[in-house]
Amino acid sequence: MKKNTNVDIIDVAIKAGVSPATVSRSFNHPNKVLKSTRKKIEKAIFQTGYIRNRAAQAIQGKRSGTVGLIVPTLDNAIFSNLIQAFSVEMRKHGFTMLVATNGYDLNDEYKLLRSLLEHRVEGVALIGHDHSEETYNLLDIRNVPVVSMWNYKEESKISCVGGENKEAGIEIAKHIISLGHKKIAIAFPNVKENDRARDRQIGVIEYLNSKNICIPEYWNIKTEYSVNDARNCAEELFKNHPLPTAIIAGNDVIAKGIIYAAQANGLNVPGDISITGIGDFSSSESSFPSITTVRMRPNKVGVKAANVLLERINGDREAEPIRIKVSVEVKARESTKLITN
Amino acid sequence: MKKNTNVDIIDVAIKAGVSPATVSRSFNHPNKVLKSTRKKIEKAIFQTGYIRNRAAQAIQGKRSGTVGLIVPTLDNAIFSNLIQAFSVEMRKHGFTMLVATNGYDLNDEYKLLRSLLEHRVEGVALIGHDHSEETYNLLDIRNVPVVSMWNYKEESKISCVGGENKEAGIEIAKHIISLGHKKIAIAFPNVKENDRARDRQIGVIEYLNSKNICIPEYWNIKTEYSVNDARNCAEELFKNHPLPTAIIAGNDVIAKGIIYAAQANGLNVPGDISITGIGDFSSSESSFPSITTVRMRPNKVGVKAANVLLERINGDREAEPIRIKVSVEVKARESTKLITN
DNA sequence: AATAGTTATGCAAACGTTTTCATTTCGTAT
DNA sequence: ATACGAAATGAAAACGTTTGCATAACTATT
Repeated sequence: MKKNTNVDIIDVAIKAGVSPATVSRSFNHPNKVLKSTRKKIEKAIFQTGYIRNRAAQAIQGKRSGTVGLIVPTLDNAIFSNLIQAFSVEMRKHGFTMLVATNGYDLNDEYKLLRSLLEHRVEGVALIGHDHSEETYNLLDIRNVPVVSMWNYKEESKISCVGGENKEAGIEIAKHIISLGHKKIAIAFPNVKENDRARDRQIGVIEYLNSKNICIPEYWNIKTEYSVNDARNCAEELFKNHPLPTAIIAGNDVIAKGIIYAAQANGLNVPGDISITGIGDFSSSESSFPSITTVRMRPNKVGVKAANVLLERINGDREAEPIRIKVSVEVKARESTKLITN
Repeated sequence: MKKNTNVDIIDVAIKAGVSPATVSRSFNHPNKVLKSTRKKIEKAIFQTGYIRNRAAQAIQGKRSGTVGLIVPTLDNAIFSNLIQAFSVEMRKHGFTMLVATNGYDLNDEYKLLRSLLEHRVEGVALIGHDHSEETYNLLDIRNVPVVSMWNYKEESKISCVGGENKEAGIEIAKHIISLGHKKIAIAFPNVKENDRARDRQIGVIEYLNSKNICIPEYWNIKTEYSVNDARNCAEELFKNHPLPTAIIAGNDVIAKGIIYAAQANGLNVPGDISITGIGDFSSSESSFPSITTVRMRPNKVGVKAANVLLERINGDREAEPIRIKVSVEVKARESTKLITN
């Protein structure tokens, strides 16, 4: 078997009886070359086993045919869905995807971004809005087309596609109301420093208020963003105050802690009390009881983000960020139930 | 803000007061350049905001710093784990990963492989052993370092890392025996055309035989590889023959069909009958009852496959395929239980 | 049949590195 | 001090494309 690694565009050109320029054009501007010539070239490509060298193309500084994606981890069903959708959509447009995982480390993310730029990706997709100053700086200086997937943010510096935290709050509140609950507690982390948590909380409270439900102070749990602290805070509530029929937690981790607290206090979830999270972590589906939560629509977000990125790649690089809101969906699971009494 | 895309190695060289050759060497053979010179270069890189151009490096034909991965889909927890492990390990060695999904279409896989080769990946990872003739051919002709992840195959043409189907059969049989079952049926697709199914079946039968358990012909279900056919075949068994206490299915899809059949016939799973699959599809964990199955160890496989690929990339390209067996693990879930009577 | 306009192709100069070979610089043994 | 080998650096020729400009081959118009 002939081992062949080195056939180049010139070999193809000779075989086809044309110049290298024409072969190149038949790839990049097929309409600029005569159909009959194209046929000859295709035949020559087949006969020689030629495979185009994108590196040599990329060196011209125009196109590399790749986009980069930096994601915290792949070990997560939602990221997987998101990436899958994004990847398929990009490929439809002729792009191959370079993927890197940063393990939620922003410093590492910066390094990965540099590495992707070394490969001259034509655009970059990131997750969320938590990025280092260095990262934003680099994106800006090199004027890289970029899109953030996951959550919508009104004042984001870069284009973004995703769900809105306030809407997530509204939706979960709506769900709890639709199950007939009236005695409702909430559990949020410190919303001063965390705009995601704040927006969610605002959504929840505004919706409840609109249904004439108010949260007394002793049903307004303030907790750290950790299973243990949430558990302790909830135990305090169970011991010292009247029992609500539902608790809306600011995220799934807190919900988990509250469920532990409830179970430890002999309460059945959802029999005695319904508990909800927001965000849908991978463990929320398989924990017991599985946690009712609200999540983004990863497929929609992936596809739309790809299109936003393509628009930035092909269009005006100085334009204002494009921001697209994608509605969120409530995932009703075992931790909530209809109120019957 | 100065928008800067065009600083090259020459600008850096000038700023540092050295030649481009030295700058290049400081990247690729840092020990060949004086420490003090390196410092000057690093400073110049920082000041100019230089980002190395891998395309220009790749064009030399030696290194591109990328490897390719083709996977059927990312919408699958096991693939995600596998990819994550593989990716992290490759990155440790300075590689960035190009990922493409083929949606289980072998033709598409070939196209994706071509596309990856256009980007001059230094190696390629694939899933399993089902690849088109064209794919194998191309890999061979271009002499691409390649590794197949997922399952071990004695006579594979390419290097592979993964679990062994016979062992999977043995392990699930062992599990069923350990639960005390004696009246055991099996359900496999046509094993003539499918060596994976055949190996699994051999593992099951040999192990059962070694425990002095034989499968009468009416407990040896032959089914298509589909939920519906499995269901029909199982119903036939339930109606016309004595009931076993356990059924070992050749894969999770068949197991699913059998569970439906059991439920339709008023049998409780696992109360009246235990049912197992092999392979762990994404739905097997969340179906009701969740299916006991046997699966590969994706993290182990990913890491080992990365190392095999690195060995091929850095080592002898004419060497025989490297084949590594990774043990499989039984995932005990709700569809099986200890026999009590 | 001559001319202008269009379309298809070829020529050759980039693109930004890496690497071989040659040269210079340095340290060390005499 | 001198000579020698080793280490560090530089000069220049690749690597395989793409593309602006020039030319050649057609088409359509008169």
